[in-house]
Amino acid sequence: MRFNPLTADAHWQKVWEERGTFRASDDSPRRKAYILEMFPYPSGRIHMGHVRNYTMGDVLARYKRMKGFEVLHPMGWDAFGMPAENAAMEKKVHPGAWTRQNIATMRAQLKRLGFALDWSRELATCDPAYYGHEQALFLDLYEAGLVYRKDSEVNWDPVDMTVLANEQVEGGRGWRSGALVERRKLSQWFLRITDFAEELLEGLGALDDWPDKVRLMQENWIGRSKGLRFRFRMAETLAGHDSLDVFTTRPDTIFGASFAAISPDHPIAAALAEGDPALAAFLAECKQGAATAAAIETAEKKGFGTGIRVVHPLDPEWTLPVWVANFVLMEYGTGAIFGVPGHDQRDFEFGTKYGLPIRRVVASSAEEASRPLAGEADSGGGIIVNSRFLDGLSVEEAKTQIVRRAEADGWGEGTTVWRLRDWGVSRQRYWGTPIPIVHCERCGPVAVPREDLPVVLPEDVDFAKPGNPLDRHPSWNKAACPACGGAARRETDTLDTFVDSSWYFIRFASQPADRPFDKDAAEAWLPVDQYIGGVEHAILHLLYARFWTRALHRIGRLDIEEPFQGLFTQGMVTHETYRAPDGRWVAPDEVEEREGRLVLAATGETLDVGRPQAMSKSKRNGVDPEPIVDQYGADAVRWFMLSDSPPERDLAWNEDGIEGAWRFVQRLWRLATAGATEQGEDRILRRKTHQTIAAVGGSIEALAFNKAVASLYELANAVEKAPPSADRAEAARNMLLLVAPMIPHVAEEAWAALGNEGLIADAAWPEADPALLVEDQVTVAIQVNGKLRDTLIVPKGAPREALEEMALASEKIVRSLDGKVPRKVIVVPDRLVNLVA
RNA sequence: GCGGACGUGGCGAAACAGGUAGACGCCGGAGACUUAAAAUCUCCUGCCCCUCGGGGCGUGCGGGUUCGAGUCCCGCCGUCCGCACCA
Repeated sequence: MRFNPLTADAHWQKVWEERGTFRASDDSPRRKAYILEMFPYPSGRIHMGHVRNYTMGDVLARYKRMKGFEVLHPMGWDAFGMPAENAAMEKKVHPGAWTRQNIATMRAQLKRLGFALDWSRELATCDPAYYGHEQALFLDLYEAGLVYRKDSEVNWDPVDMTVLANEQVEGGRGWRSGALVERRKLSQWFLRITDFAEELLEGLGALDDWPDKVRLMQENWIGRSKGLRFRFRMAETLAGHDSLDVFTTRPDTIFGASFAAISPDHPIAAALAEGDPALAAFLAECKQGAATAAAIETAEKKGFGTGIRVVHPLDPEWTLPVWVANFVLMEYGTGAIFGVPGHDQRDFEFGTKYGLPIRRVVASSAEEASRPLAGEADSGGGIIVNSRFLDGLSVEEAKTQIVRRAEADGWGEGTTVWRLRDWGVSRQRYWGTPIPIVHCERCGPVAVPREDLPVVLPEDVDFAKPGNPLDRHPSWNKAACPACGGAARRETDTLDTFVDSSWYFIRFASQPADRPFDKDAAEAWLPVDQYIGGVEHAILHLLYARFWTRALHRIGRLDIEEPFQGLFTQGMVTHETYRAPDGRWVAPDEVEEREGRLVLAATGETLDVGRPQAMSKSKRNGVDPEPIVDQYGADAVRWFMLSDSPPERDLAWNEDGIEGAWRFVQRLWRLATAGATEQGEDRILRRKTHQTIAAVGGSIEALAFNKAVASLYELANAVEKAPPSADRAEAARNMLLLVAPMIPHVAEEAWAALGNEGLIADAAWPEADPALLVEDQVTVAIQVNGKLRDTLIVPKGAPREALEEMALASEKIVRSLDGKVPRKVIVVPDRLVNLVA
């Protein structure tokens, strides 16, 4: 009899749901485990990446339950965002209706896969019952001074009349409208993440269960630089400025300075431009074009000599010219630098172009000291030369000396600057959490009173015109000032959707109706023990969530500093790509094999097969999981997702693989349900069983699912070969328990068929007998001069002398030695004997 | 440019602490069962040579350490990822 997933899947899913098997209890006495996968954006249908992600989390959640943990494994929807608005514009559906429809579809698809989720805690960020609490938390941070408003430059699409993220600007044009993007100043809300730069950086050190790669990426993103901040005195006072602040990480090269440069956005540049049309034109030129990576890479270094000069801090007779340079960023450091062309490649290019002196002040040897620099800057280490009192010091010593001198003389101080910027959270969008602020002409920005939360999005909005519908809504954007009662304007910007995902894991742990979460209840579950998701969130989401948690900690709302104890970033699901002769992409379901070649089924054209790449709409290489699940059942799909590829690496989807997984599910069913009541002993199989119990448990805990799968195949092969015995029946029974977290439907079905009471989901994970984990016989390799010549099967723990003796007695070894007498014998007990002749 | 990861059969991979390289799966081959097919089962399957007992080569390339290197060290080559004028 075959295992029929069509009936079994539905049956067991219903049983689990009716019994509330996977509902997490807040007041269970058992040890708690919080397993979480990154919640999905409800884009329409689940894709293979979701299936892989949620299967991994599910294995862990089910395994932990069997190990006796009270497991929280929830699911929800990251439901705000632009695609819903794009759908509204294109398909004339309301973003809310579109989103809720997608959620319904995807929820059903997830349930079809039999994930052990606590659906009673499901949430959607677009629900006022969620975002209302988010507004309250935003106001908590606002009152604590962690939220502020400032003018900032944004990418503005003049056709769609909206702000674009950097990722939405392609070649200087808006991705939807194709219009040239402008840089525009808008007043926006910011969260003070830079206040937390130090602790976010230091905190990484304790996250041992995070991938090094992600920690490093965050470290680079936060970007700490230690250096000297100092003031140049200006040779003459200008528009109220009598000094120029600069920052450098190379104060040791201070005697190599040949110019100072300021950002085009620097206030001094603006002041100078008022009386200088040529400079004003230069500044305008710099403002053009969005700050895309590609544009920056190719951008030429350009400068404008202002004619003003600053005095070198260590020599009042020495003055340097001040330039405005397009490569100096106002947002980093002080927006001004001093240029050392000899030891900084960027300054070298600038200095060469504008004929500024290039001085050597660092050399790797005494004779190099007098050699001029040519071709490129020398940014390496060495000893300081041509630098008066610094001569002969190492770079590090010189840095310390100059900082000390600057602080003693009062013209500068050692300081740290960060690459990290404050988090701008204003979005000129409808489908997001309304920012709970009212702007009053008399009182300024005023927080919406708590009793008036949530500030609910209006349903009657119009997407026929570009721009933010909240802005032009006839009534919603008008409000009475909470402070003075006068007429005021409601804030029409909404929050960045990354705010929504910065605390959803807290809300999963505790969801009272009247506040965002209960402190004690949330702390009982948090931090998340294992978080699983794509590496594409390595920086933004994971950094924002860390920040938000620390902010709540700082204001006393939550005694948790790091939200995610363990992090795992899984690889993508990929598929081969197919291209027709005319270059268009062909989807996998249009491909057929004929005479050993892949052709387009409809036309017979031979296809060009490309290497597996991430499934994407543009390359048409996606495979929809739903028909696959309908054909093979949830377990085969789950098993395939766990097999072969290590979870952190990409997994290439292919038809043969799912066929193989299907075969295993059927084979397991046969092995487990046949011959359950045999008599007799099989000590070798019993040993194998216990070794597998240990191996599979260890592999699951290490998230090495591919190794767990391999161990189970070995056991299945051993069971298949073994003659009937009580140990064989016991092996089959244990095999079911071991596969239960991975392929739970067939495990339940077989468990019930064997007459067991209760669910296998509720069964205890088997215990491996330590005595059975060690072999009593071992295979010892016999080498001659390091080359394998024979193997011996000997009792474990055989003495060295005996091994040597047996090795020398071997016929093959005698032949290999060819009469030579070993001059050295290396014996590694239980492993090998190496005869050196 | 800066930072990082990874290179093992036809393919996905394994090898825990330097000790039998290729477990396990996929593809492929041979056979059994069957009127036949599907399904299932058994065996083979790194490359080359071979007198069929075996021999040689082999973990990107070149060196080194060691009785012994996929694993450690030095130098290359290649692929992928992140950041990108960060002073």
